[in-house]
Amino acid sequence: MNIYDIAELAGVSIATVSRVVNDSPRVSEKTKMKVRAVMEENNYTPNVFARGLGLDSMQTIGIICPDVADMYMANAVACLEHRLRGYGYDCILYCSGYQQKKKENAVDLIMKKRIDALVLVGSTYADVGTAGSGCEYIRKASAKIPVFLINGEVEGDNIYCVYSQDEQAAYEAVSELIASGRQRILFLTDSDTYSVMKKMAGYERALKENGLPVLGELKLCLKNQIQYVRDILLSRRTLVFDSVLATDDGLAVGAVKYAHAKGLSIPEDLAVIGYNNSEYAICCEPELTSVDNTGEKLCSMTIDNLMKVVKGEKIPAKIPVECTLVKRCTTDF
Amino acid sequence: MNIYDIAELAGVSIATVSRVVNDSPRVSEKTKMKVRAVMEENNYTPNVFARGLGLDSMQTIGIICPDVADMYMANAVACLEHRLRGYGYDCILYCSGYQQKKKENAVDLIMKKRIDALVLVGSTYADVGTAGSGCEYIRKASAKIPVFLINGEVEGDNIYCVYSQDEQAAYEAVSELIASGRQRILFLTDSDTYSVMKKMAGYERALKENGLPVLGELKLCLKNQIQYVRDILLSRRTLVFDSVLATDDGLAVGAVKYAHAKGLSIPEDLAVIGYNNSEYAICCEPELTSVDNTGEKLCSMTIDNLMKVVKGEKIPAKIPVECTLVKRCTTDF
DNA sequence: TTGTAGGCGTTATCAC
DNA sequence: GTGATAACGCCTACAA
Repeated sequence: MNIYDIAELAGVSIATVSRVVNDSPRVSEKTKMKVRAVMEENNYTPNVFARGLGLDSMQTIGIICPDVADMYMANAVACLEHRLRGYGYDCILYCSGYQQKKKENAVDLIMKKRIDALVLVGSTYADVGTAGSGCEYIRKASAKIPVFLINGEVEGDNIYCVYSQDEQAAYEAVSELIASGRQRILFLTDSDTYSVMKKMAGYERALKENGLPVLGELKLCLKNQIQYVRDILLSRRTLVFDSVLATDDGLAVGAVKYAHAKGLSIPEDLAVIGYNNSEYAICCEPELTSVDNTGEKLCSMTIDNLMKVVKGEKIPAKIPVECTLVKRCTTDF
Repeated sequence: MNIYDIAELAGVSIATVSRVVNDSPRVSEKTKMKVRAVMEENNYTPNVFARGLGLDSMQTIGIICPDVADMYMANAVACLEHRLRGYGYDCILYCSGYQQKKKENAVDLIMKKRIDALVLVGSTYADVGTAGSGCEYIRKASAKIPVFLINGEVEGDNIYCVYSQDEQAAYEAVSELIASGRQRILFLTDSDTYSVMKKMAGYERALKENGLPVLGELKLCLKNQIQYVRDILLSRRTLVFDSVLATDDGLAVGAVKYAHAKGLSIPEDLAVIGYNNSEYAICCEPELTSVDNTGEKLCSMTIDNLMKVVKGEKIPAKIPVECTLVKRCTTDF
């Protein structure tokens, strides 16, 4: 059932049917009704491929993230998808993994689908951080369509970034730890992405401003797996620390488990701060104090901006968003 | 840059270019090389809309789930997406929510994109369970393209279901509880979907076979939110139970938190079994015994079958998959 | 092995 | 207000 069939059944031309489909004002109410009736009857749906061919758009946005199974990304994708629907857009999802080659491949492949814009979720898509991160593939994509980074930062025309102020958030978290008497604060992470660099910078700034030394032994980069973190901490018998700032809630839970295993009480003997304010934080016993990087806000802002750009409006290329520290039971301030 | 441009630059006809693009054997190696060189030089990419129009396919699969922010679905979507990529397919994601109207709308909208097949994730897409669940919208979709349900079950032509054997899994879990001396087993759930019905049936069968009564007071349906579950259980002061079978790990964690709050020791005073073997299970303290419903297996089987159907092969309409009980620290068997 | 021409189902630009 | 008709870019018989 195509536009010709409808036209014939309704006794009009395909041009008129097309106008009705697109709700053009240049059609009389009478014929509009008539055509609509025929369309209903035959439950006609315009062919999106043909329409795409003509308009060079299928109202589709590409979303790439390293891994949707990750809770943070899953939340982000859920939020993005929901908001895009609100604007009548569909989304194509691509999980790229974290390797440079795979990320490039992902962008390459998704671009072939002639999406209207591209959203990249996560700080793995950033100019700095991980060693040797070329972001040319992102700039290349931005030559064709607008690219939006969530929690990433890449310089370039037609590239727009919304990111949380991780430096400041880490600074404030560590400052509170110090103010409550902590001296040896373990910085626990699982990668060296852009956002981790920012968190570390905030951590160091707080130490320095309070006259505390920045010690290499108090920075640990581990695989993000609860038992693994616990076991590694248990095995580092000479490592002394009275508190932890983790760059992810999963790592923080590992630290909490370590405390349990070692018989330390929380927060008295060990204070722990996580990051992302995920469901881990509430699942954890005791419940985890965690930095909320307002993922939903980042996502909804991004989509709102995306729609503006698609409509030709101008928006700022970089928008930092504040984090908030959600205090629960693993800290005593 | 379209097929005509390439043809002209390479000094051949568009038909030849098309053949090269599709790697047809009916082209000489020489011209193949020549055309490929020109394509590379101009980094030509065939227009997927035009191709879609001709072939009536854009190699795209639709995935609908109620909510990707849910860990179980996020894992499923990650797995589906990954496997689809392996076959060269893209996927469009739609989060439908749990309401009937929204689910119908989701299927309607995604069908307009002329996807090659539809995958529905979650037992909310099932014929039975939730009251008044009409599944006509699913059968309607299956008239046009094959539909694949993961953990759902709907009768109909061109509908294929892969689901975990929840009745059996619940039966076995409860049997083990009983064998280890538990008498009052709380069935904790958050909905009345098809999979919950199956789990409850297994729970009841185990009770009956062991001569224990099926008590309404020992079936609780609560909002799936850890603190909420804990608080409700704390408030039910007259409710006596020595163990819990939860239909989701989140609920189980709530039960564990309840035990902590009440000073009960786990598993001595209270044994707890969760469901899905999610990250909650490992995050929980003590770590949660949980039924693993092998989500990844369901997903990869589904996609493998999907590809077979797309290629015209026959596959069974219903495939049950066994669950396994992962024993950890909240049970003493 | 290669080229020609028609079709896929729209949208848009003209006339009327 | 409505109707022809030419794009849009590709695939694929059918011819050569």
